[in-house]
Amino acid sequence: MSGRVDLNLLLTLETLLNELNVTRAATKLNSSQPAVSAQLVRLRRMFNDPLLIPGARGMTPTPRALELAPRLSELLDGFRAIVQPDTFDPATAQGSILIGTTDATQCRMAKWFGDLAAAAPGIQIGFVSATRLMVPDIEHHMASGHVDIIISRRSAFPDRLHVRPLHDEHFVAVMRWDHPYRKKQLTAKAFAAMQHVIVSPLGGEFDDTTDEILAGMGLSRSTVVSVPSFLVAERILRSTDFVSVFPASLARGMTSSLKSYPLPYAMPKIELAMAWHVRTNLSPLHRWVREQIAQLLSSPWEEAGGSMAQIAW
DNA sequence: CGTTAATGTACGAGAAGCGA
DNA sequence: TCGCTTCTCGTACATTAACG
Repeated sequence: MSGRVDLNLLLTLETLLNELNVTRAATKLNSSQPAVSAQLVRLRRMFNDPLLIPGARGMTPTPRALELAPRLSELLDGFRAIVQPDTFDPATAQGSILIGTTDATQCRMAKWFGDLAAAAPGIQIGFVSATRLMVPDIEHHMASGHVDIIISRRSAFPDRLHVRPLHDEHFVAVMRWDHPYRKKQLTAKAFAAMQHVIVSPLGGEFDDTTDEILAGMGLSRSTVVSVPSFLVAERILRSTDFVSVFPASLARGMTSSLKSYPLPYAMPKIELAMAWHVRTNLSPLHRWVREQIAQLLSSPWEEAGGSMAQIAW
């Protein structure tokens, strides 16, 4: 590589790595496709690597290109922050943020959107299906812009992502309000004897931590249905004598239809956290949205209405 | 270092051929 | 008639050449 670096070439490389297509990259860069192709030739000379291998439909990044991508984004974001100093104003900001999380967390964020629309009318929030995050390479999905923020258990995040802890999530047993089980405390034996709804955000799982713990106690349970959504589980619970395990913070918002019991076994808490990629780390828009989310979700008991004493147990 | 035009490569859809 | 294979053609996209 020569001593002089053309920053415009790096911008082209960043766009090429995002688009994996010279024609689309050229459109985004307001340039012509042959011009971008020529820039790619110069980039290949600069890095002494093919960077992007042409295929029948678009380009495939080399390992060197994949290694460069996050570092390049961070570097260029730094330059953008210098060129466009801290002028972020939510009232005039434009942009969209894609968030991957469970519907339980989506529900907990629901009350935020009214405030968001008033304070930042140009910002759109989209939720990404959990199935899109199943692929092992979460980092790649974040690098390519398929998702900007993931809210999940902290242990799920690769080391290279930026992570901000939110709160510790506890779990409760939930059943319909007029469920025939009326004792004050739920015993492990009674819990295991009931029919269960499992919420498996990725879908299709019939065993989870609860089954492992019950097995350790010499108990087993009967799971009738596994659904990917807490809202669907709640609808099922309302019309059956089934029981399920919900995040306590979600169950608190469903007290009109469901009653909650402390779990009759020691369920480990989940450390809920928010993760993002270096690509968006320095973006003022993303930083502002992340701060809003952190404020919203940093406490497990932020729902209006008061204290734990009001919970139905 | 940009543009336009020409060229090369690969894929997909549809037609044609062929055997069971 | 059906299913499979092969061929042709259109399309999409990257690269190269020529020129300013």
